[in-house]
Amino acid sequence: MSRSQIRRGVRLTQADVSAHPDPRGLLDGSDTESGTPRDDDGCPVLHVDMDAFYASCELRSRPDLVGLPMIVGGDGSRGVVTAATYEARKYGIHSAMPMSRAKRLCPQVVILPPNFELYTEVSAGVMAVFRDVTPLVEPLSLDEAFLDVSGATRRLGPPAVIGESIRSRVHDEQGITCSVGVASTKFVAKLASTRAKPDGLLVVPADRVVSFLHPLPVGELWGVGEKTEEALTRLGLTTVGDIAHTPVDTLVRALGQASGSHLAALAWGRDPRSVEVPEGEKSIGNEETFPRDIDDPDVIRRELLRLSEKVAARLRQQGYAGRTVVIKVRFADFSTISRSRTLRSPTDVGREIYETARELFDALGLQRARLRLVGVRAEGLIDAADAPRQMQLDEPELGWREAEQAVDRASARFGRGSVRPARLIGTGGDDGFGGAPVAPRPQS
DNA sequence: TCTGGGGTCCTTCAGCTC
DNA sequence: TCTGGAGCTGAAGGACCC
Repeated sequence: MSRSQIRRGVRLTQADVSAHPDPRGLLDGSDTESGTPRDDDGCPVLHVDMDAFYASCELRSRPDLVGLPMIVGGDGSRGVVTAATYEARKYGIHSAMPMSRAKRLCPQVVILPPNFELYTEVSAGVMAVFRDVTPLVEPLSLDEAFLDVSGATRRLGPPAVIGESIRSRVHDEQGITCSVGVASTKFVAKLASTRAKPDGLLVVPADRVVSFLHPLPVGELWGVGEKTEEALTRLGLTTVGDIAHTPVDTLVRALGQASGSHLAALAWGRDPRSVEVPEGEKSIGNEETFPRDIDDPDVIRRELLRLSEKVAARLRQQGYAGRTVVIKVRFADFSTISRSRTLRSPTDVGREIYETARELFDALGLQRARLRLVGVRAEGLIDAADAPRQMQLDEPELGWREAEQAVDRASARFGRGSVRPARLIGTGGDDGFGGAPVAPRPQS
C-alpha cells in the first residue's frame, strides 16, 4: 500500500502496518518531505469499534472454531443472533436475525450462548487501553467508543498513528481485532470505522468529508433506520448528497424538527457534538420475552416482581434511585405499550417498584390478553445518597430497603438468588431471581 | 421470516401554573 | 372572575443504536 493511498483514505489493515518498516512515517505522511499538511490534521476524533466483538471474545477460548461460521445468541424458540463471525455473515446472517432463519441460511453454523461476563471483562481491558491514550473517552457500548486525541498528539503522534497504536495494543493485549475511523467529527469517524472493517483504519481528511459523504446511501447515516430511510425514499432521496441538496424545510416536514435539521447538517459533514465523558446512566431496566405467550395475570405479576427486584438490585449496586417506574407490555401480535408513574420520592427498593409496576399493570384491565413480553424500568435516576426518603406513617424503623440491602449482602456472599421473595421460590432460572416463567404456577 | 435485551432520544399530547 | 397563551412537566409511543 502506498503512502498516498493511505493518506487519501484507503483502508489500512493490521498486516500493512505490521509489515511496514516504519509505520509511524507511513502514517504521518512525513510532512518534512512535501511540506504539505498531513491528512489527519484537524481530525482529532477516533471511533474505535471491535470487529464482531462477542464472537471474537468467544474465539479466544475456542480457536478450533476460527474460520468457521459461528454465531452468538439465545438458542431458544424466540432467540435472535447477537453477533456473527464474518464467515457466518457470508451466508447472509446478521445480528438481530431470528435464530431459526440463521439456521436455515447456514445449517452447519456453530451456535454459542452469550457470556456477558466475559464480554464485560474484555471490554474493560479495551477501555483501559483507550484511557491510557486520552481521558476523553465516550463509550457507546461494550465494544465501541469515541476518543478525542487532540490532547495526546504531542505525546503519542498524529491521530492516525495513535489509532494504529490502539489497534496493536488491543490485538496484543486482548487477542481481538478492531477497526478505527479518524475524522474531524464523531459522525464521520463512525462512518469511517464502519468502512474500515474488518481490522482496518481509515482517515477521512477534513477537506474531503463532503466528497466522502455524498455518494453514500442514506441508510449509512447514523440515526437513519428503516422508517427514516422509507420516508427519505418517498421523497426520492437515496444518497447523502440528495439530502444535502434538499431544502431543510422539506426534511423537517418529513422527519420532524430535530431529525430533519440534524440530517441536513450531517449531510454537509457538520456535527457539532464533541466527545463527552458520560456522567452516568439515565435509566435502568429489565425485560423478558416469555418462551411462549402468557395470559395468566398471576404469572405476569410474578414476572413483574422478579423484574422489579432485579432492577432494584442493579440500582442499589450502582448507587442510584429512580423517580419514575415504567412498565412495558408487548402483546402476542407484537404491538407494544408502556405505562409510567412518577413517584413522590426516588426509590431503589424492589418492593416499591413492584407495587407501582403491579398497579400500572392492573390498571390496564387486560383480562386474559396474551402477552409476549413484560418489562420494568426505572427512569429519572439520581444518586441514591441524594434521594430524599419519603417515610410512611406506619413504616417500621427497618423496612423493605434494609431487608433488600441484607439480601444484597447475602447474594454477594452466597451467590445470586440465594435469597429471594417467597413468591419466586421454585420458579427456576439462573439470573438470581428465578428466571422467566415457563408455565403458569400456583401462587405461593 | 418473525422479530432479544438494554438503552437513548425525540415527538406529541394533556394537564397544570402563572 | 374568566380566558387565552406560554412554558413546564409527565406520560406515552416510536425510532434508533449496539
